[in-house]
Amino acid sequence: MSVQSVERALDVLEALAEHGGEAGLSEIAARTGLPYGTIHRLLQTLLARGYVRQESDRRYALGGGLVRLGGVAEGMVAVRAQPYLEKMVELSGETANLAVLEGDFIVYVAQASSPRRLRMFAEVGRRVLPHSTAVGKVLLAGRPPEEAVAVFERTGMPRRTPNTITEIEAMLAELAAVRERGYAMDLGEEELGVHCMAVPVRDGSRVVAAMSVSGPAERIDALDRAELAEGLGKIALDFGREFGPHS
Amino acid sequence: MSVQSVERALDVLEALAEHGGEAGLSEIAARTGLPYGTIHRLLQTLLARGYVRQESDRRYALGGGLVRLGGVAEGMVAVRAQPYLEKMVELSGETANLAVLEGDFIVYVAQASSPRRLRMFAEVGRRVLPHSTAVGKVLLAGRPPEEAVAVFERTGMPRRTPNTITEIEAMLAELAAVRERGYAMDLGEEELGVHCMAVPVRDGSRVVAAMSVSGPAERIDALDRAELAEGLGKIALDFGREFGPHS
DNA sequence: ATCCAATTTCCACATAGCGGAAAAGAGGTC
DNA sequence: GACCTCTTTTCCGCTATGTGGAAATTGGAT
Repeated sequence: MSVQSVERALDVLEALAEHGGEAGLSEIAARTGLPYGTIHRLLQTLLARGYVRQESDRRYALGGGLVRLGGVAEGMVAVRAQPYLEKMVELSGETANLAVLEGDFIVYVAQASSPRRLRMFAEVGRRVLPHSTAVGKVLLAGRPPEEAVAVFERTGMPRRTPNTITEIEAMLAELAAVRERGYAMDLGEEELGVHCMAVPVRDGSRVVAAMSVSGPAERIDALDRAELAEGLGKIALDFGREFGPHS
Repeated sequence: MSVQSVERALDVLEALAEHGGEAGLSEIAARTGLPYGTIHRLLQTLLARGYVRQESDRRYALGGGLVRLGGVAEGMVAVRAQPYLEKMVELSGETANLAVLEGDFIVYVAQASSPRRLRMFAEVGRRVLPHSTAVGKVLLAGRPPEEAVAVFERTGMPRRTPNTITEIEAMLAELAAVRERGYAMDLGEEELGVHCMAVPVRDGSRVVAAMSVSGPAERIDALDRAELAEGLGKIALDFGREFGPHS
């Protein structure tokens, strides 16, 4: 039914990714539970094809080949997301975005625009830090806290507006709250006057992307938050099902 | 030495990517030369893990899993590139960038800034169309012409400045010239007054990324073009060797 | 309704991949 | 600088695993 060695190669790549893109053979072994010989053989194969790199200290890291495949795949995903984003626009009247975590940045991958006169400017391709956006909070809430901390330590949490959360402690509490209630808000934390609600896109239980609607503070605040969250959550859930291990 | 089924799974993914991210079983068979049964089994495995998606018309497409891996890998690559970009800055005195092709867009992945007062603004994460940039020309010159044409047909070739090349014919000639001489120029085609030289980063013979230096027209034009191209080419070559099937 | 091309399933066979264990190599320590 | 330890790499006989030709099925056209 399924090819064992391919599955294991994927396990290895995922283990590497979860380790921050770089790990030694034994760290991979610990994570995957596979025998050393097997992992080594798989890594040699991936190495020869440029999907993995070996550092001078013999550790392994994800390689350039994945960047190409990832790029093409991203285009695919953006196209698929369009109808769902449009549903969100219909539901909320505001501009909807799809974003993913790329390294330590949030990247906006696709967008559907609000029909209103005053609306968000197109930001597909824009790359922002996670701490000041709703999509960023959703994406990091979906990862183990220590990983989120690592991201914030690397990026810092620069103050973008008076509302920006700049303390790690406060942010961890915020992420816990997001996990709890299933959506995140950005109340002018990236840009004053711009509010935003984001919900997770899941592949199975893992959070792989985030979708959001954003617009002028007054309009967003006027919406029933719980109702909107439920509506958006449902759309994101459907979109998520298009991916993952689908029936 | 190398795991056959993993290699073949990679062949399948690459075939899919080269087909624009979407293809039927038989198209993949034609490209890879593998028997139908084998391809189907590999695809099922990738499908179950979310690295490939199946459309309603039973065609296969690259899936969301690759976006995540690609994102992490991109971070890795950016870090690795830094010293090489700095060498380029040292050589030219101008800001250096690393860019890759992502779908139909050029994405700037990493940058080292010129020490000069007048210099290019940071553009990591920026996404631009290929036809009006030196990096874009280098990346598309590295692909078969029909693929380049497909990209231009999808994106159009909007005029950014009076210097922008907007005709397919002219662009194909330009790409041929780039292939010939090994570097590309942008003479104010994206932004008036900004000139730029780009060279390919190769993994083996395949062009996987592009590196460039850019700055004010007068300063760039004052440099010895052949000499600069040789210097940049050498640095990009070294960087390329850090990837690919390395010794 | 019928055909044709494409995809999916099946199964006996052979071999490609497995994994335990031994060898080689890198660092660290005294 | 030699010794020890931890990690990575290589080796090899066994068999579970993946192979691929060919038959069955699907579904889109005519």
